[in-house]
Amino acid sequence: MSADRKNSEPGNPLEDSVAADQLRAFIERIERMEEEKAAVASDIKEIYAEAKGNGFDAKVIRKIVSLRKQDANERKEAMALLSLYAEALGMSIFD
Amino acid sequence: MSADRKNSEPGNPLEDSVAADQLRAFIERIERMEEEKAAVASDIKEIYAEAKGNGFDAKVIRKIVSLRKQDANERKEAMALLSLYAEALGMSIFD
Amino acid sequence: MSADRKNSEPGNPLEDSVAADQLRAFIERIERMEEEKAAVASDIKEIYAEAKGNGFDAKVIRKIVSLRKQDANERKEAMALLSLYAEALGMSIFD
Amino acid sequence: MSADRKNSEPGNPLEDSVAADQLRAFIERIERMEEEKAAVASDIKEIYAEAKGNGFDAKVIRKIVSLRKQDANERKEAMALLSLYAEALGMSIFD
DNA sequence: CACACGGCTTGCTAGC
DNA sequence: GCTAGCAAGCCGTGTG
Repeated sequence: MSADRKNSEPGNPLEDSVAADQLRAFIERIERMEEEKAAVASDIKEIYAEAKGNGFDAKVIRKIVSLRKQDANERKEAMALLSLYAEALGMSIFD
Repeated sequence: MSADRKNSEPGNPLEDSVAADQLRAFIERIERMEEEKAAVASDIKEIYAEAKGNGFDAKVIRKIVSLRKQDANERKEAMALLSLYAEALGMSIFD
Repeated sequence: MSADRKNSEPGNPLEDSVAADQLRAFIERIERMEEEKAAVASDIKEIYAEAKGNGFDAKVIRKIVSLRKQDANERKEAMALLSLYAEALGMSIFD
Repeated sequence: MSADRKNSEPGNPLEDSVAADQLRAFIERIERMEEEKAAVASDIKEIYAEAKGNGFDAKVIRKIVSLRKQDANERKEAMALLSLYAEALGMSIFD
């Protein structure tokens, strides 16, 4: 088979129509998925809007979601490390 | 009905458990959608990887997709406007 | 006076060379400032690199800087609000 | 000298006050530079505002600046490569 | 005046 | 290890 297409002819990766068709196919698949992604993103926005319409603060919800997303262990490690540095500074990252 | 929850008691939007349940529901819905979104994003990455495995340059495909994403009309308008400015400058945005 | 240039001739904001010169001047000023900004950004990167070379973890320093940047009061407020929500959920943002 | 501080005592990069002072110094230097950066960014915004006040469209100026920012050579290379792909597709990235 | 939108900035991840 | 691309959060703006 054509092996590494890029090396068959320097600077001419698309010498045959097969490659062109293939490329087109890739692009179309990608574009379809990106539409899906955009749709989902839009759904998420709607949920935030709905929450807001029910008296919740979108910013806070966002924060909660983001906190929950972080792996608990990682977060603890990070915190521990930060504390070390902070203590060392006699600092008061937190006041 | 409870109208604007935020105004019923300043700084206490969660005085009843109903609100808590509602909030929890919102968060769960969001988290579900975000999982979906991540899944789709991951699929897209796979397609790029596959394309690369077929000898295509992911960066270029990315560029093509992005160019195609811009609505043609919008792009033309923008171009027309830009040209006006550029000409006026005797400029050479493009050299 | 020239009032709102945009309305004097629809779609032709650059009918005279004065405007062109003005535009060019704006662009050059912006570009000069952006160079400065890039230079400063680069300096910052260097400092992080230097810190790293002295055994510090750039990520942690970044975090500290960012924490310190937030106004202390604001941070406390945010925390208080978050706690409210979290408690209301009987949640466990932190486990 | 202390070589790689991180390895001298696992998880304790700040065992001595020297390190703490050093860290503090790094942080202060960074914070000073970030102030500068913010100042410059603010200046840039002002210029855009001024341009707008003179009848120019900030969005367009932004676009021009951004176009000019791309190194001409890079842009040409990218274009050449893109054209290759585009032609191969009988495509019209640009219609 | 609130809300939605877009741009900017930042932090993260993956690829070279 | 570094840079570039990606995603998230923040903020200012335009609009109803």
